[in-house]
Amino acid sequence: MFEDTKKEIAQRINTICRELDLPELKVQWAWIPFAGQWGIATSFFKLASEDIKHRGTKKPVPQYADEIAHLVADKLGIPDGFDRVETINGYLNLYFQPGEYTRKVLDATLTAGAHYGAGDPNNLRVMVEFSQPNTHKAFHVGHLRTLMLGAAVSNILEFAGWEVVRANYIGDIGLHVMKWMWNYLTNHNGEEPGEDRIRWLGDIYTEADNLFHSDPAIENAVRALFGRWEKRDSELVALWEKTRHWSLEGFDEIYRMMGVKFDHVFYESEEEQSGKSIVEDLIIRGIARDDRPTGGSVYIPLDELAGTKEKYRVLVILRSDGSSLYATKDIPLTIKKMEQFSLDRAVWVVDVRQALYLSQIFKTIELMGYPWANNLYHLAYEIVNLPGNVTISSREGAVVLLEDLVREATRRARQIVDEKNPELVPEMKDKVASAVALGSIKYPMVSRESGKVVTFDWESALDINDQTAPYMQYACVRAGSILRKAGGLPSGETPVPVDLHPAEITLVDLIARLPDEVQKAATDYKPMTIANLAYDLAKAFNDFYQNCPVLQADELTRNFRLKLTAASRQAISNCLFLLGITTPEVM
RNA sequence: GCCCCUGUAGCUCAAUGGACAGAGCACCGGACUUCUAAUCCGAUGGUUGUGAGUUCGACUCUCACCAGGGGCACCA
Repeated sequence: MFEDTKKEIAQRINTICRELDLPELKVQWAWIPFAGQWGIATSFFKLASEDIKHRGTKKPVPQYADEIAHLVADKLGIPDGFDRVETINGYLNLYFQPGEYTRKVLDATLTAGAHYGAGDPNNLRVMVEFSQPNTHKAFHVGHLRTLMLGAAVSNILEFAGWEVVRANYIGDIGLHVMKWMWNYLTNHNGEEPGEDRIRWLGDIYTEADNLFHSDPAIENAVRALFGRWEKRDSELVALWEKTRHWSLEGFDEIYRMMGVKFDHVFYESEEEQSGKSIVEDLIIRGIARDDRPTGGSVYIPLDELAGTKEKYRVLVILRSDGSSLYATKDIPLTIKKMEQFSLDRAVWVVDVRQALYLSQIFKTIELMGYPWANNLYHLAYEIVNLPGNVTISSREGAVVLLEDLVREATRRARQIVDEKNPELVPEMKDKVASAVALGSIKYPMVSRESGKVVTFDWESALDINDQTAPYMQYACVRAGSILRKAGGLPSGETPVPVDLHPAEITLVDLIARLPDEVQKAATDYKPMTIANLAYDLAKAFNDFYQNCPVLQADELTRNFRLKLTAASRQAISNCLFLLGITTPEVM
């Protein structure tokens, strides 16, 4: 908000600098950090420091910066829409006219509604690839972070103005699938999944993996099965199709439960063929080395080609027996994504342990000469551990299934709803419990720096107090309750009272920040920015709720506060929406 | 050995290179005859891992070191 104003004043400041024979200043606007004040600020330290160097004078920078600030302020006067201008410690602070500023912020919010904070379309298309589960395995809390982070980043980019393609890449083939199918044929033949299909599939996998490592004969049997697969043994392919389908149905249920949708789904099994032909191409072009004649693999000596040392290492793109690897498929898939979808950018929301691997893929793309190689970005996140730094592993079976977590969280949330709001009808109670449970599960995934490990424990996952999604949902519910009782918003112009409560001032300030924060979150791929704002808004609203009666206030105050209440709820729920969290009507 | 990430209050975490480093939990003390107390208010709590450097200014950037985690040719 106020981009035009900022730009205009920045230009005027530059004109003034030129008149004063000072260097050009690249004006960086910041919000005035003092509580209870609205305005924009910039400092003159950089300018002062440059000019001192340029003139060779000896003067303390802070003092000179302050002098310049004064000179500029004198010439600038008080621009339209501002109340006063002050200079202090090298800063130039411009304070908005409270009434006009408040009206502008509230009108912008209420007019745009669910769209408030959104940026203009930038005519650029980005694909966000996330989730990437393997079929025939459990879907556990470790998979939650990429899911919620990817969903949130997608929402934010879209809101910021990008055209977003949400993509999933499902690992429906590979050694893990062969292990599973071997175990099924050997120990579970003919069995069908019951209600709990993901658990059932996961259990068979864990068992298969244990057997695989316990006996070389079993390992050989699994490899033999892989051989049959490579020859497209029709019986095996039929089993694969059937069991794969079970997994995919289970995933669909989970995505529906979590409220996540994809625009496009890639399957690993569909990328094998193009992968093998690109390997041949890379060999011919001298990028890949073919050691198969001497019993080796096909690989790309990345460090050698890039002129680096122990940085990109070596990327194997085809096994010595000619079978494909993850990289075999990822290279053509990347090209397909960028070209078929006409992408301007592609983002991989993938666990940090694959950082080297993805940098190898990106480097390979660059070496292949694709001009868009710089537009590939790995959004790396740290994993979700169990207490005591225990890594969640579907091989070892030390997992907490996502379904179990959601079920338990919903059960507990339902208990609290019963206690807090016993008169609600049961369906409504279920609805509230679901929104609260999902919110409290999702929020920790998007509210911290992606580079930090999340430790999962039941207690904190199901804790719904304070800095959590329910806190913010509750603020929305309280706001909704006031608006319901008021029977709607006042129509037409609403004058802004002269004396505003500090809580009101803070609220308006925070609401006004949403558009900027959306852009920042999109640029940095950081949903945390929005999570922080949502929390600050909810906190400010609860403060307002406590201190500023709405319904009982005199008419002028009441009308203004009703609008402020509506705008607050809108801003919070827009933030929550971006994070993939829904807002219930009651709690 | 090489590379990456993390290190901020007792714990979990914030802080576009800028004005006094902020929240929550925990602990202590308060507030429901009021628009929903899933809330609010108050108090306590810091040599931002260590040492240098860059800068007018460093939690933020650079380098070294310490501690923890991760990665490094036929897994995904």
